[in-house]
Amino acid sequence: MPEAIHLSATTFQQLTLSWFAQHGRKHLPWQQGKTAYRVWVSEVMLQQTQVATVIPYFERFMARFPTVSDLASAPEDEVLHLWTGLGYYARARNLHKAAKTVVRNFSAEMPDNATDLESLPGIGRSTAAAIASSVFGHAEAILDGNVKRVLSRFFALQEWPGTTESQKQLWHWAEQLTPTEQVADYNQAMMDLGAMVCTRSKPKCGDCPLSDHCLALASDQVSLLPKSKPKKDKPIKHTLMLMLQLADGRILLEKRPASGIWGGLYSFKEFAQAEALSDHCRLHYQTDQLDYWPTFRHTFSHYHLEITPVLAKLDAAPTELQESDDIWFNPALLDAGEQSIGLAAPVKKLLTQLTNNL
DNA sequence: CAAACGTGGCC
DNA sequence: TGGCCAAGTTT
Repeated sequence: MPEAIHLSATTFQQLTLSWFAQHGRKHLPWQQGKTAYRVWVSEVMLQQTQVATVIPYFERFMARFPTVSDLASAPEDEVLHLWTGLGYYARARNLHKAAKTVVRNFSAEMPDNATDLESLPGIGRSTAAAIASSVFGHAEAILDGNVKRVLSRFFALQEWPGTTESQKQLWHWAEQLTPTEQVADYNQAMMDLGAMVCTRSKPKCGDCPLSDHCLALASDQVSLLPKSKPKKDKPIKHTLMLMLQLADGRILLEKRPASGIWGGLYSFKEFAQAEALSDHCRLHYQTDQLDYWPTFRHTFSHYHLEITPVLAKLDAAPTELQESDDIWFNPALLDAGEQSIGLAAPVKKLLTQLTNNL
């Protein structure tokens, strides 16, 4: 603990734990009937994703895959189906892969320590610590976005928390402050403080148990910290999506490669140029009847994608032309669970519009 | 180590 | 409206 703050780690912990006892969140879905599996699934879903968004996904996921064995034996497409709309689909693929590893290498029992947990794909240092402390009571420090924000303000960190140097400093502070007793409550308390009091905008310093010792507050820098990420212009990419539709309404979709954007999800065939798309349709489907829909923008964390959908209606199904990873998907059965596949958000949106047009 | 990896909510 | 960013990990 730095001398400057005039507060022992013990006092920091007591203030935080007392606040948690009165104000902390104790009724989130994954806090009920707590098991390593449930906490693991929730932690992965919560990576870079807000609590309110996760809750319905968590409920559906646990209803379909109640145990790690259920998850391990499921087809990957079904796992991605329940992840559709949540984003960062590598999380779902890694969760599935890790479940298979748990069944095979850990006798279908979730590992009970941070080291073994971190050996699984999709579980990094903070997630491993969160599970080990929350479920098994181990004294492991966590460092998620909430804790980073609390510590950045408490110690008035003067650089963006994302730098390697900052990460190192923040982990050090987190370790120094983490108690050996009541770690589960302490870690939850730190996350709750970040989520409920030490929020990004309009923090409620009047409600904060640490306000008397907060360096950002003392130096009137609360609204300036944590320092924001250096901004970069997002490049704009373009793509044409071919919505090939049979007379019965079914649409041609192809499975995307496991790596890269929307990995493992189903999507339309894509073309960079309109000419390539029309050539393809003439050659393979003997049609020139292309209906260009308005271009719209889909924004990722790192670039903009301008999508131009093109509808081509076929009279006869050229079933012999399908590739092995192609399927004819009935958009009318989108949520019927008839075909459980993962769909990227804009693809699902377009399929919905196609249904409404029928 | 910096960049890749999604989506929706917020102001 | 558009930029920022949220319970991070992987490469």
